[in-house]
Amino acid sequence: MTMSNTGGRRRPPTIHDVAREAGVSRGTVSRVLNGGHYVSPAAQEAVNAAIRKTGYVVNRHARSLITGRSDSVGFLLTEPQERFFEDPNFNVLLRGCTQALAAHDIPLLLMLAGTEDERRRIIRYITAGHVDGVLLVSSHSGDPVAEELRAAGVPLVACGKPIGLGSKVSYVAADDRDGARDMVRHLLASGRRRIGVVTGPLDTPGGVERLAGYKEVLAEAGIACDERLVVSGDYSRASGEAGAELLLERAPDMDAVFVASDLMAQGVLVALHRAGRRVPEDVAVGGFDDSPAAVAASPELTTIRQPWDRISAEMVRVLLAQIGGEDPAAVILPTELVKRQST
Amino acid sequence: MTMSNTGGRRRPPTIHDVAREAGVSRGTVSRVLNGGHYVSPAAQEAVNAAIRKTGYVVNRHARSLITGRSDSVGFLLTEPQERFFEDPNFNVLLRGCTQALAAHDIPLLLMLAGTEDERRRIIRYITAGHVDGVLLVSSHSGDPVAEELRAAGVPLVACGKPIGLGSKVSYVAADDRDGARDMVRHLLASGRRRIGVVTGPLDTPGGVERLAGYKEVLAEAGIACDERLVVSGDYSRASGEAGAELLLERAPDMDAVFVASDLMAQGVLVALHRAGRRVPEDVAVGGFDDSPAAVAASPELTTIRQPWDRISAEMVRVLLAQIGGEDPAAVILPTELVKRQST
DNA sequence: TTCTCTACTGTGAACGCTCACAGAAGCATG
DNA sequence: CATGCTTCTGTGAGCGTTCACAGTAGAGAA
Repeated sequence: MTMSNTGGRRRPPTIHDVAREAGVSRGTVSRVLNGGHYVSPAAQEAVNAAIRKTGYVVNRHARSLITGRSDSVGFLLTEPQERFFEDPNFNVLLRGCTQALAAHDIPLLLMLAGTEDERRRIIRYITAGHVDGVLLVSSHSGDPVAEELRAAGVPLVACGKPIGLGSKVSYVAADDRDGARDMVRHLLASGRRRIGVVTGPLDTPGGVERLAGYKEVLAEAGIACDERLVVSGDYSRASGEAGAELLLERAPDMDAVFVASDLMAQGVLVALHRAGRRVPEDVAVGGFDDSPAAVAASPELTTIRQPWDRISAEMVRVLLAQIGGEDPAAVILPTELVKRQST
Repeated sequence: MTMSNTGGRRRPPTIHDVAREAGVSRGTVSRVLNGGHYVSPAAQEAVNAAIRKTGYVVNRHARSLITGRSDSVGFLLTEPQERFFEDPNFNVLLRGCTQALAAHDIPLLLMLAGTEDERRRIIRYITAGHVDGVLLVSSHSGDPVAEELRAAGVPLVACGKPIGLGSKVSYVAADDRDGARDMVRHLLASGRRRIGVVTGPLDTPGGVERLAGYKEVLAEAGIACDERLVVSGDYSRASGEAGAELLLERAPDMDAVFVASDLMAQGVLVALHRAGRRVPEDVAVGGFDDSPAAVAASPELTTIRQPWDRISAEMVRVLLAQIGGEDPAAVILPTELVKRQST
């Protein structure tokens, strides 16, 4: 392990230096660097030894200049970032993507498009080819960014189904509808019949799908959907609290609530407590996400776990496939019911 | 605004295309791109028009190849990432840095060095010159990464003072000691005399400094430091709970606790509640961080706000200055006491 | 005039890499 | 023996930019 670059910033070794050291040509070194096809075992080994000896690291700029690839991908966050950065799921997602990419030696560029200006700048940056593909995270759909990038032919994978783009753009999502079904079935199984719901924003796939699952199971069970039992929130704790108050007012006989996020469920617990209802004795509460909020709540929340680790891994897999030339794909991953104290 | 690149992935325009369009040479276009010195107003304008017309965006790889700069910086996270990603402060930091860099049109590369392997790979990546500088976030000090990067001559700014590296490496930190002083003075001012402390890990600057501030103020007030009133935690909620139990056992007459993080303070509240102590009547509790946990707690926590938005902005400023050739610098930013219900 | 200085412009040569191509072996097939 | 095929290797060209240098033109001074 002789790092010949001892002290004093010297010019880093190039492919020439390695070639000379190994007694071969640039071409052979390049071939070793790119998979080692059509290289004799002897040359292969000589080159590897020379790389170790010189401490050579490929200059990605030079490589990118000729290949046209950048060997990096963007992680793009659109719309109000506060929400994302407070969302524990988002953190798992970001970490998971970074690690999955690191396994392929691909750096992740974090991009925040909060304002319209930033949005334009970033679109420009991306379409100029500075990244090979984009992992897109935007809660609200109808996001113009997805469409712009798709139109520009940039490989793209969204987290959650982007409403309105059909199958033109890849996405990876948890099976929100099925998760909602599981939860509502679970509530029915424990004998509840007056089940309320606090939905997420209805312009998000999660909001729509989870409500759909709720309605399906009620229909399946032959229970008419009572619109007084349906209120909408915005995933915030406060909106959960307000939602529960509204539900209690409109349907005091409610014996369970399915809440579309754990954070909102925390708010629901507060409102129920204030109204003197015991959880789960009087009213059962089911959350969604299995976030830290679920175990921080008292009683601890029964909730639906979304497979965020798998989601990030799949997003990266699908994106790399697409960069490699494959067609867009949609991946739906199963959720899991986590039973705790609130039901 | 005629984007001539309508439909079908065509070769993006180069500096040549712009030059031809503007009727000038490559050199002139390049000069316009890099500040516009020694360019006639007429040429300046012709080039700008040509850039707009062609939709030209500079190829950063080609530029980097010759300048040796990469015009990007790394945001490096070492050690267990779970902690960081759950830490709301960290999120603010990451967001702030990304935005501050975006203002300079510099992308941020997120790098996670969890395992030893990752650490080596990332060091290699960085020292190969793939980023111009590094924003380092590592809680525990004695982190070998900082020293390695410093030795390799990589511009570096740490978040929080890296113990053991003296003034060799730049850092930006909140004035932990002064924040602790403020809090303890505040507790004294409300008449408390038996003030306990739950410190952070004592191999972190935050842990050490906040304890030092506590001791200073007690000494200043002529109160002997009672070692039974000092326990250490690891910034987790559980360790706060355990810490408070230990304090109550060793010093039942304690009338206040200064806790080195809000999360630990939440644990302290739980333990005090269980022991039947009222907050703040029997025991006052002061936290640190002003994280969301502070307002989520009941009673809401009096705490010390760290200026995370300024910290990120300063980290970026110092790093860019250092990349520009300036010497390392240390920046200490003031904290602020936020009074709520727990004191 | 002649010279110098400043403001501006164009050109060749890199930067470090990959790609296409040409060629040299080695071996089997006609 | 020629011909083909496969495996391996070296070489020139070029990716899109900046940089250093060599100019050119015009203004002012000697």
